[in-house]
Amino acid sequence: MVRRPHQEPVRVAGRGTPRAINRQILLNLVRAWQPVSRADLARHMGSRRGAVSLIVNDLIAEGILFEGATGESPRGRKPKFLYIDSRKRTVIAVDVRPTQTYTMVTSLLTEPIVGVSSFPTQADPVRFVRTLAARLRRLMEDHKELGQCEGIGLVVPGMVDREGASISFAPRLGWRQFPLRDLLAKATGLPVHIENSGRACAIAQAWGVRREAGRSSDFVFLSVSDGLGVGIVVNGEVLRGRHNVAGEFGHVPLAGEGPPCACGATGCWEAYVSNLATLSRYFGRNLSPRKPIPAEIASFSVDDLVARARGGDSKAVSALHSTAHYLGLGLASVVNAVDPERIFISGEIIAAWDLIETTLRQALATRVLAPAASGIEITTIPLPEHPRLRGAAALVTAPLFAVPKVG
Amino acid sequence: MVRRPHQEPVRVAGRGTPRAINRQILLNLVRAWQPVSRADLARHMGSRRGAVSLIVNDLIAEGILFEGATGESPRGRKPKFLYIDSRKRTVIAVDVRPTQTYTMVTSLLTEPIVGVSSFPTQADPVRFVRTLAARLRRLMEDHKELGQCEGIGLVVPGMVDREGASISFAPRLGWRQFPLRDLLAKATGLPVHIENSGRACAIAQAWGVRREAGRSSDFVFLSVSDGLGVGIVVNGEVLRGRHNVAGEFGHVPLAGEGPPCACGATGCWEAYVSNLATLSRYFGRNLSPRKPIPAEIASFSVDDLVARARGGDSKAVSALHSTAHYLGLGLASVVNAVDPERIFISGEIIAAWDLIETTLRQALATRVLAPAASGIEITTIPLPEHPRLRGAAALVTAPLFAVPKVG
DNA sequence: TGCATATTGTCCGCCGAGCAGACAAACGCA
DNA sequence: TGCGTTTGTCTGCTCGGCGGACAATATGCA
Repeated sequence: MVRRPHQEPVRVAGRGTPRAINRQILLNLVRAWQPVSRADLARHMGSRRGAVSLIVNDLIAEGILFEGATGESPRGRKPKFLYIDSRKRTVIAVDVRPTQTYTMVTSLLTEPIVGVSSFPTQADPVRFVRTLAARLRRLMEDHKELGQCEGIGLVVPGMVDREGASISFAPRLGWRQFPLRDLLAKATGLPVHIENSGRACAIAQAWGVRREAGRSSDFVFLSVSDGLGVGIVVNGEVLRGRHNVAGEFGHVPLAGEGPPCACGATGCWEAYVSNLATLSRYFGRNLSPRKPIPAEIASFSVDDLVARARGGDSKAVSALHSTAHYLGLGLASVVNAVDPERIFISGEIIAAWDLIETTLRQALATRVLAPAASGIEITTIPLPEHPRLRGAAALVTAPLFAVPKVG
Repeated sequence: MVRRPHQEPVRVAGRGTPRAINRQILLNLVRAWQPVSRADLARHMGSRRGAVSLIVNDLIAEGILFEGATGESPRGRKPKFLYIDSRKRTVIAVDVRPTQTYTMVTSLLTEPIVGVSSFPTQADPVRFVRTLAARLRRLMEDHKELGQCEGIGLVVPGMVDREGASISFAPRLGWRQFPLRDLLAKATGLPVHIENSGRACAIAQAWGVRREAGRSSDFVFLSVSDGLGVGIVVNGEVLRGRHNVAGEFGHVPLAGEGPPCACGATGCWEAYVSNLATLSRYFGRNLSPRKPIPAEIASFSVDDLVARARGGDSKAVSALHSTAHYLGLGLASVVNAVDPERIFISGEIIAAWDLIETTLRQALATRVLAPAASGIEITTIPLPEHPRLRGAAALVTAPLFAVPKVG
């Protein structure tokens, strides 16, 4: 007879489980449909108005929801509208990139409150944490009126361990095995969530879908900038894998030989489609992320390249098309692997989407297996929406809305 | 105001939800730990013996569990052991392969009851269904003593649509858009579940894990035979994707050019590692699955090849090593994509596992990104366990044990 | 043999929470 | 003003887990 059979990893349903589940479902419905009345919620949930009222009034008492103005109704009593109470509850979002680090303060719904500011990313991670913590403390001092900060979400271009405690390897930052979470949490006194940037973008996209009936639960998020971030959502959950490196297609070889990559290998997808690779093709020089970049190129951005392409510079157009071609080839592997419903793409190069979409789709079609998949829906996320910073914010907010797991 | 807001895709928790959840959890625990007492179950679930007793007694009344002999206990009252009642409840498993179709009758726990029998697979799917249905009806007639049949699980080497209603494309069978499920269901009067063979193997493996604490919830199942079946489990669920073709790595190109594949393309992974490809290398001839196979080769199997390799035939050894090499290369793509905890492999070639493991792992290590992943655990499933037929049976049984989804 | 202890399975009262329906409040419209 | 409609609340009911008591059963020891 087994007296103490391991621990109990099994999560059974208790007396309060229905309430816990419905409370989170209700929160998500308010988020998706606000402003919304209790009666509407009851209809959405296929539940009784009485049951909804009890939960709603609890949430109002806790300061999570609040009752706004009474709304309009064609006839009958007017409903009292409900909203997520995102006053006094904020989130700090941090986007660490090779040269600059960006910060933003958002509401609980990842809407910007305090705009983006930035500072140079230091190469030494310990010094970086000191600088970042000092800046965040000052940010909180300067905006005391914003109230309680729920936590810090931080995204990095690299691999994060499964516990979300430390950065295991960030090639373009040169950081290895660095316990960022606990250091930053101690320095700021706030809970910290860290994640790979591509995956965070995917989380934000999966979480942030507004009032969509058939929530897109299988998609791929591609973030093209200094590097290549890929996030994959399957069955409504991000792909993580055993070591939290699943879906890291950025360093999958696109061809046997190819340009050198920051990770040390050659021919990685990232090495073909990063901003540096695109510029490298335009300037006809073999720029490597591992070597210093000439000043005249460092001051030239993909935005400038797109401007020149629109101005008729045929070399610029061809550099963009070349990148689009490789984006399509790499995407084909992803599409074949996970068969997503749609693809989201963000990055500087998206400014030239009308120029490159056809090329990208052609390359995609040559390698995709299921013929139906070549016409897959591709949605671009414009840079002003700051997808990575929204992703960082979502790291903090998404767990607050997560429905508890059972089984 | 929205009167009828779409349908209600949201599954809220009701009064009976805790019971429904705990009932399924309990069923899974009995399956994993039987024989097991009520008190043990209560400990596993972190719940009260009273609550467990109520559920158990319900299940006994429904004939799903039964009370066996009283067990032993160091001291105190002796427990009454519980079992899944798999008497009188059977499942029919069908494995359709290019040349032969295999059938088996199993218990609710996918244990064989009536051994494997087979008949030639007809090329015309309509005639095939007629033949299969007739054989299954006779099977049920001959074994009336087995009681109620819960359903038919059928696996095919090809793509099945997301609803599980029809075969969208099975290259090696030459079937397209064939509504197999409803035809077979009407012809036999039983519920029918169909699925791709690799994915079904993965489902069986995810479902069948016995009394494992940290149930392997991220793994890859590789079935190497006439073709290549791949099934991927992520977060405890099989990867399906939008069109139910996710994880079909069999037809991902391993190299630009390569041997012809049944799917029409060239250089597919499957074309490098199928049994025919292995034999093709041994005989030094370009055998294609699209052309008739010479009689002297058709009568020669991979089992024979393995026997010759063990007998010292160096050409046989080299053919096996070559296949192992390509298996490793293709597996690297899968490992990079989904970062599994472990890999399961089945197929005729597994009989030579001691000869080929090193070669396979070396090839895997050359292309895998995370260094930790190259030492990934690989488990072989011997052919006598009939992994595909167990997969087919699991298609019927797994839903009976599935914990209801909420959210 | 008699008593303490340990373990299993059952039973009873309690309470949290969803379900059903009634009802007042609020509003438009004729 | 009266009627119909919609919203939000309230009250009783039932389901089902929680906590603890209790009988049944077995062992060990005085």
